[in-house]
Amino acid sequence: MNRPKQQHQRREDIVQATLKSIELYGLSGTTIKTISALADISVGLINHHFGSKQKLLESAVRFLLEQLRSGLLQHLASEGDISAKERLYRIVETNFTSFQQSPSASRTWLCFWAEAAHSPELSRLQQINSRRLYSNLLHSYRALMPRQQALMAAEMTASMIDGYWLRSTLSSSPEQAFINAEQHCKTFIDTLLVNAEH
Amino acid sequence: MNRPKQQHQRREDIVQATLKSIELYGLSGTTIKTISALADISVGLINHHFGSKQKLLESAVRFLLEQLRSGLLQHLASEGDISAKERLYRIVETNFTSFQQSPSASRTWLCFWAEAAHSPELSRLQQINSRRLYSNLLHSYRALMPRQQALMAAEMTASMIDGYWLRSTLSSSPEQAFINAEQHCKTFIDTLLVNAEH
Amino acid sequence: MNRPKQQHQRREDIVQATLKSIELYGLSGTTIKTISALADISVGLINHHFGSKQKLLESAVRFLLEQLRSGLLQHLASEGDISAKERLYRIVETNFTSFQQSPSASRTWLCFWAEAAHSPELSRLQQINSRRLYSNLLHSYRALMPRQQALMAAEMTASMIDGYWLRSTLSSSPEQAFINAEQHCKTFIDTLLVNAEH
Amino acid sequence: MNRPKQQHQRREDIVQATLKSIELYGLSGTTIKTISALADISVGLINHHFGSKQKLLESAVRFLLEQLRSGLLQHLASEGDISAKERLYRIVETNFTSFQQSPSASRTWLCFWAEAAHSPELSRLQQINSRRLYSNLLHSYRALMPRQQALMAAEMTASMIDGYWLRSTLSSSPEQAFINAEQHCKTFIDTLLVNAEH
DNA sequence: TATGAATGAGCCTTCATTCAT
DNA sequence: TATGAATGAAGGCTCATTCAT
Repeated sequence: MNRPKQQHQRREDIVQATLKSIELYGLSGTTIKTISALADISVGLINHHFGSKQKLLESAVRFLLEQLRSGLLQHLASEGDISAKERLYRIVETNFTSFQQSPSASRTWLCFWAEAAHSPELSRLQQINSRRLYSNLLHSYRALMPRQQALMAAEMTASMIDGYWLRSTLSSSPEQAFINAEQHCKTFIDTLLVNAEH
Repeated sequence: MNRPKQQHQRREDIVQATLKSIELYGLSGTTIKTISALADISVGLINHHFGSKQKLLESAVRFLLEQLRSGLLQHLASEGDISAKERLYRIVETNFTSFQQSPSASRTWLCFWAEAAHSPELSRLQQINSRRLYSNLLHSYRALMPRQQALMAAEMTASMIDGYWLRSTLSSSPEQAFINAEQHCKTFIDTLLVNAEH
Repeated sequence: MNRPKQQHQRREDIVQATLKSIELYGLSGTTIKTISALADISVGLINHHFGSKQKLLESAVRFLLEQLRSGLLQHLASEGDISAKERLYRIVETNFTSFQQSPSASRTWLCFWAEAAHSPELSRLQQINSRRLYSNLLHSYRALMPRQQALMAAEMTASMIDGYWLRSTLSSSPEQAFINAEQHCKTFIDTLLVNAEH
Repeated sequence: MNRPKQQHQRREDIVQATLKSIELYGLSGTTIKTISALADISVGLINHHFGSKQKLLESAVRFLLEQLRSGLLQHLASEGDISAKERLYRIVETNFTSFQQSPSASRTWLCFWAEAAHSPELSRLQQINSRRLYSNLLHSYRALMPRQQALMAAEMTASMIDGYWLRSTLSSSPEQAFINAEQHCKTFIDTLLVNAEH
């Protein structure tokens, strides 16, 4: 039963199993046992690789964060030059499509943010995530409107994205909700840009 | 020594202690013991009144929901006739002021929504909350714009409120964020109404 | 299966079971389970009463210490006036007879002293025990010889008692060894007193 | 990079690391990992060399025993002919100086003796140690007094040495205590010899 | 009604040992 | 010879729940 693997691959397997477990059983229902069962490894190996459950959870959040970040980069870089408006659309798309690909992953996010209030490290990671969305939006809006207006536009858009994300996640049919959300957020951006031209 | 209390009062004490415990220790850090300590009663009595921890948590959510609902009613009824726009403002205010008064209460909400995904009863309660905000908004918008436009306005506004709530809750200075959020949501409503007049 | 007892009695039962377990399985072989099995109670109850295994062990040492102390007091008080020499004999007797009554209890002491090096609380308790023997001896010697001589006599006697105790405990037939030890320590005291008279 | 070492040297490195670990963390705090870290080798290699942790511990005790034995031999042989009294002094010195050089090593002994009660092999080794001290003392006393007297003298001296060792080890300033102990034991020997001359 | 002692399943973690490399 | 990934039983401890008082 001894099946050595590449250390890096093992760690990622465990992180994936962790996310899957949270998706299936919730954070409070996720135990070392549920994770090890999903990853098909022994319970001891998890601590061997991550030290503690808490550390593993933090690694899992970092993994999600990194996925979102690299997803946006890839999406933006897919074509050469794109307009600022196009860029805003891409940001919206990335935030929703990455969840469409794995709808229940958003439940995992939600669990983590709920825990963030009582975990400094999770809180820190959440702040990074929150600020990244804001600054990405702000950067694009700056090319299209005065500074003062752009600041508010970025904030509003970030909130609308997060709000649609939250409501979609909690809705009874998340997948349909995400598609709708993406469309509405783009419409909102249109409105802001049209108003800016006046 | 032990003055018998109204059963109803006892139950509310326990619910309040539950909310306080989640605020202080998080949902995962909240146990029957932390609750009984905060409520200053024995652990046995809690089960006697609520049957199980799960039932108690559901009661706590219902309590929060009811608070929000009655808060809005009171706020709307405080003056006689108010315009539809004024009504929209009041809805926004109610959503944020209740959290400004107790910023950490919003963390309790967040914990509940995270659990909602894996608890039918919590999920049901969350749906009620989500729909109530939406239908309240829709009702007011219907007086100010065509149906199709109102549907989207209500959805967007609900999302923006929830998004600002989420981001404010998770921010490092929630209190300031809530004040800012309220202002921005009102500005957004203004925008929608101005556009509707065209 | 719910058998409430007097809280104090329960605590003493658990302490007794702890001592029995260390006697049977050694300190490293003593687990919450071995203790709970010997006390015929559930594992949870131990933490309920003592908080942690470490706290329980400290209570067990305190119990042994108290037994030794009260044993000496009782032994000294059994007759009215006794001579200083008789007093010294009684101290020796108490130290060995308490172990003859329960020969394996001395193994428990040994385990605790070995742990004392890495536990401040155990170390503190050991110091109390060590000093008590010394000062009891010193008090009696002072009545029989000059101060300077008495200091050394007390130290030597304490060491001889502890040394015989250690060697007897580790010997293959501890019970016989303890009887022999008691006799030799008394002889040693005689020697000191005879020399003092010159 | 890895210069192969003499197998024997490797084994001794591991034993030394074991003793160091017990000194630092206690017997219960000593794991294969703490040992391998101190010896700077892998955990697998330890089992490869010693078969099991228990075997390693026994090797460590044998190592200490051998050190003590050869220490005495060397000390006795340092000069040509010495008197029986001088020989007794040397035995005392050897027992205390080895611990003065490394006071915490005595804690390791103590840990081993505590475990001896529940391990036949450790018990056997302890008996060897105990008897060696006794027979060494007896051999010297026999040259100075009648057999019956010598038997008791050897036993008392052995107990006093062990007693002082135990009390010194457990004292708050072991180093000073060991020096004092050595002096007192020599004084005790003087007393016995003076009394023997009458 | 009210208490908290008592239960025991289940949690995270540790650790000696094994074994593929 | 040497490594450390992998195992899994066992450890201490937590906690919702029950129940004698």
